[in-house]
Amino acid sequence: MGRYELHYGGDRRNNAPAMRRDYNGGLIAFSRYFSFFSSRTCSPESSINNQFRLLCITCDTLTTTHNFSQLLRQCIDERSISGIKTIQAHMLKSGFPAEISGSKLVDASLKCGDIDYARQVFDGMSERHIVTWNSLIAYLIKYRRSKEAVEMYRLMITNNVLPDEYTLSSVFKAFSDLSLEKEAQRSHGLAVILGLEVSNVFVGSALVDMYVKFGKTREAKLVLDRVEEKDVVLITALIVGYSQKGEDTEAVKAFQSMLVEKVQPNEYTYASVLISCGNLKDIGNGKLIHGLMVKSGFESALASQTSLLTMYLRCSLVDDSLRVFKCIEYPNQVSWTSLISGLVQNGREEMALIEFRKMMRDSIKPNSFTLSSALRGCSNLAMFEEGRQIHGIVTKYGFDRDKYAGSGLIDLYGKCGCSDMARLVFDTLSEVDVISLNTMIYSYAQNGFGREALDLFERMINLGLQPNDVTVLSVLLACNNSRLVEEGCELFDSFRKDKIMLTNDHYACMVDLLGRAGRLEEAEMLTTEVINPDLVLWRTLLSACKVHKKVEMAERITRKILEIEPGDEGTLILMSNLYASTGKWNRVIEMKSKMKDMKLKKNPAMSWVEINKETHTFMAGDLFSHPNSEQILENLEELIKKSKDLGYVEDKSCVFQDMEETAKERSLHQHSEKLAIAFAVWRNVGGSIRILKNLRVCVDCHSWIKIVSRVMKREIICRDSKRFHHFRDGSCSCGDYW
DNA sequence: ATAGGGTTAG
Repeated sequence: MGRYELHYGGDRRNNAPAMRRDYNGGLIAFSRYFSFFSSRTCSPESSINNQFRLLCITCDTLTTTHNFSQLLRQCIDERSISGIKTIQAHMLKSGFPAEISGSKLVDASLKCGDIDYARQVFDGMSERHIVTWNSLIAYLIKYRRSKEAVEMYRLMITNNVLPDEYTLSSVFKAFSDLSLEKEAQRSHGLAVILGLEVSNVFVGSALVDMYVKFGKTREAKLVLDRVEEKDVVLITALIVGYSQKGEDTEAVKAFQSMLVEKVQPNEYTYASVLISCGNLKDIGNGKLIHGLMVKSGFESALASQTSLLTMYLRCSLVDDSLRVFKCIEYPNQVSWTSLISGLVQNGREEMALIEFRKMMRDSIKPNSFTLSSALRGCSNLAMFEEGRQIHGIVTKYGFDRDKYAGSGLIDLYGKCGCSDMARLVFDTLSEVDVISLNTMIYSYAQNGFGREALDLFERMINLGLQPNDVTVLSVLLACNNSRLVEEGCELFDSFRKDKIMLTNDHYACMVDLLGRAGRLEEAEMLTTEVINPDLVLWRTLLSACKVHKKVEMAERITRKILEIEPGDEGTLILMSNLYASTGKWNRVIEMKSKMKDMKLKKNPAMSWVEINKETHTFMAGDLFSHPNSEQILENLEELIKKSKDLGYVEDKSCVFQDMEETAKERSLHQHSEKLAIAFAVWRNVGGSIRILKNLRVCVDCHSWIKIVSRVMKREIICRDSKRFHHFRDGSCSCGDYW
């Protein structure tokens, strides 16, 4: 209304009241009136409608084609479907030729975005020009109404209207959308018969894109080769296909031959070929293409920049990627997401979460890609509080039932030791698929809920879903962590029979299962089945030897490992610890000097604890670097005193160095998880204490933490390098088996 | 009067 009033209220520039006096005079006033409207952008619908009504009433005599076209164009500019309807009434009243008015009205309605009205007009037409058919089909596809588009296309053929290059260049997208491969092939045949496949590059690229979407890059390439005059769009469509199907070498080759044929790449081309360079970790070509992109002036195109960013992140060149991101003027949802997920993939979780918060501050909406990446950042570092806040964001944006965000949450809660919460998320998912099931099974597995994991596995089978390699690993891990030895063996046999591809990791898990159960001979037998036994497999067997103190077998395995990997650090440490636990101190000294010669340094034992979203790091034996070390030591001493009252005795077999007994005790008291727990107790924030460790928890710490959980009446959850331990009221969820 | 290609995830 405002604009209407302004208009008649005497706007100085346009002087509308004067025009009102003039327009009885006909055409001159009409066109002046139009130029007035044209100078305005976006009038409210009600206002424009009134203006048109006024116009049409006073201009009944003005019924030439030219003027109706002009009026319709105005409606299109103003997106006024009611204006179109008014004009339609006047066309009818003035006896305007129907075969022309129909086409014009359909065209205008489509451009205003009202496909249903266009269809209504179309259905009332007796003669339809092919352009009208084509426009309708094209707009239906544009608005993702592929089904109706295909129906229109079929109707067109039954009405004996032969599709032309315009029809075909749009309809193929509808076929790929609906996976109508058979019908697509018939229409491809039609394109061949009409000679359009070869002569029209629009038809050609639509065909290439369609075959690409069907996953048939070979077919797409054959079409491309037949097209006479190839252009950017055509070749880019093929590059996209290769890139999305992971045929990255082909994508780069296609890009190179494009340059040879002097076809200029554009932002779309760069956006796709760079993804392939990233997948190939081909930083050479990646940088070369980056250069070309700058030279040809596409360095500031958002999609190309995003791909460039992704490429650098896949190649682990984090600094380069940050430089690219800084150049992006207005990063959108996708570019932020690419940055966040890439940082997580490069182990830069903290930075990823900082960027995520920046994105939120800039009011860029996250999507399920963004959220699952941010969540993965949290779960990698077991950042429970941070993760819970992101759960809040997931809910706020309505992704609670989404399988991607949901799997991220399941993984988070699983990795924070809360399989109950993981299960709650899992049960609200709108769609259960292999990946969300795998994530849930894995969460149960690492928390030692073997039965629950196996129940879910059964459900997966009952749902008719095909387990994949991650499923197999999760299920075996579940058996392994819950001491379900027989179940594990049976499942493994059935997986072998089902011809599921078993990887070294699966074998390593079984070797661990058998080995820890003391069935070392069977475990060793299993390794003979593995075609390319790797370090992990042998090390697993070796650590089982260590648990059961099988020195001879361990020495045999060690020789094998050192053949593959001379001076392997983990092996030497394991052997040294085995000698230490069997009292062979001279062999320990031998191993240590060997390590010293090779300049190997032991990976320091570390623990992390998150208090109020801040992560604190503790290193074994390091009593001074934390700013609150005094309070920590005070609390630790008191905790040890209290736990001794309840029967804690230091387990000196956990000390793998030959030293005096009191020194052994002192070294045990300085284990990183003990420091972390003492710190958490001092800070005294409520709820469970969550500790993250880089190595496995030792027997001494394990029995100490059990007692502390009783003394403090607090749950302590410890995620070590392999699994979870939930300490509650003097016992641990692992059943002392880890 | 009507037509074709792109970037992020478990």
